[in-house]
Amino acid sequence: MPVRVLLVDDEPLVRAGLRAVLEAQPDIEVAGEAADGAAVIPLVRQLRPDVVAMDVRMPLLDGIEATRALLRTVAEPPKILVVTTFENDEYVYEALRAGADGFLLKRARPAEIVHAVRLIAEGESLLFPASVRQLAAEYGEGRGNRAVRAELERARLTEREAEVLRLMARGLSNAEIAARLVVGTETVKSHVSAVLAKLGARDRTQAVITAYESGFVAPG
Amino acid sequence: MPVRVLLVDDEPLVRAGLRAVLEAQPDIEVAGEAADGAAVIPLVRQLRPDVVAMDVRMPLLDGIEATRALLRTVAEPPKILVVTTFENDEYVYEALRAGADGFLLKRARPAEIVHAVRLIAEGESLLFPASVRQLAAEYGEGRGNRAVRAELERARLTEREAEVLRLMARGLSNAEIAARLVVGTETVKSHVSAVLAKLGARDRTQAVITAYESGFVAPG
DNA sequence: GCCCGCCTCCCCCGCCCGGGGGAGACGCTC
DNA sequence: GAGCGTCTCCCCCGGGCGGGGGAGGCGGGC
Repeated sequence: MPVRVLLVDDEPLVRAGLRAVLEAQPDIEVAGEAADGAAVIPLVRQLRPDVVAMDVRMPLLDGIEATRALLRTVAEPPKILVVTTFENDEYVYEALRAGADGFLLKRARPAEIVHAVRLIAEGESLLFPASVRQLAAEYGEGRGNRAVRAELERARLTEREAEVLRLMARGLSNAEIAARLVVGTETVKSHVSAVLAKLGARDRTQAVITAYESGFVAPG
Repeated sequence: MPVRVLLVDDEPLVRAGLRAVLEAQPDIEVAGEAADGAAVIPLVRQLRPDVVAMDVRMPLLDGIEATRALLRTVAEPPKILVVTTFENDEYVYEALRAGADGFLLKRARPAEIVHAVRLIAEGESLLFPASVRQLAAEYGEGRGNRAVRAELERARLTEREAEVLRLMARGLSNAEIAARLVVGTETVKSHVSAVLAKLGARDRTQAVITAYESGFVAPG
């Protein structure tokens, strides 16, 4: 029986690359893809993959939160392989603490990627290679610096913010959203600003685009 | 005869992704790969590709210098498609000034990537695609709410307006669209107003929503 | 020739939007 | 109790946005 892998990355190109590399192996199979951490849990329930190749930075729900959510809510969770671009990514250590089983750089050679997936699937831990060990030393146990924490909060929308984003994605103005939620327009502005900041969007249009591109809202 | 493409990117994963996407097309062929701009010139001489898909940021020789060197030293240079991660990358415009024929975001959908390579190969500039309607048809195929799409069809956007709507749906401001199309901001405002009127949208956000709902642009 | 659609650019103007602050109330955890 | 996060509301302020006009050039169709 082949190792079944779920790919989670917001860039279609990276997903295609991982798919190409992994499906070239007879003993590895790509079970599915997701463009954001928010889509992971239902997909895992549906597909029951052995391994989730999880990007760290994603627009709505990042790899850390998705990992936490997955391990918290799914009975027999898959192994989680964190895939990242940056060697010194502050996220990596957090993701591993959140329960990920290993991490992999995107610039790794195909053979390394394949090797990593096989090891993870077998239950081996790819934890704490040299660079990560260094990170662990730098950032110490619970005393994360402010920058890291701020970054961590960046991608996680609160319930209210998600609600506001949904209404933004239906074309409502701040005043209309305020009326709908029975709050003041200033309140809506606060939520909108928070959404823009967390999504890295410059204006509501870019936020709505992100909502569509991530699958947070679906057309039709 | 297929379009022959040379892939230049320092990340093997991205190369694998591009290869997977492009080789799925019968009329496109990957002639070779390079991991750095420094390797491009001899490879172009040896392989004679039609198109070079060139990353901007590379460790030894970046895409800008590689483009300049290519156009300076090779007799009949291939078309150069700049591939980048960041939308607002200043390097992109520098690369275009250096003589690149177009640029493409890594987060682009496979259909867009394929389309871009074909257009570039045909000698079209990707900054000014000639038939936006064709794009709309391609992306709208089988997708989207039929009623909304019919409305969009009835609206009969001009080519320029469709182009502007496409850029709006990528999150660009009026000033950015003006820069991209090399026209004045007042001109863009005219087009945007026309688009809003024809789509019955109150603001650009609603217009972008209509674009998604109609399949004029598609997520993922 | 004339009209019309398209693309281009210009004016003025109102206003919503988004950034920068701050602050109080509530609930939760430690 | 102290601290934190969330939700709520407030201030000021600049700038982008969109409406409503107009206008010139250019091509095609009548």
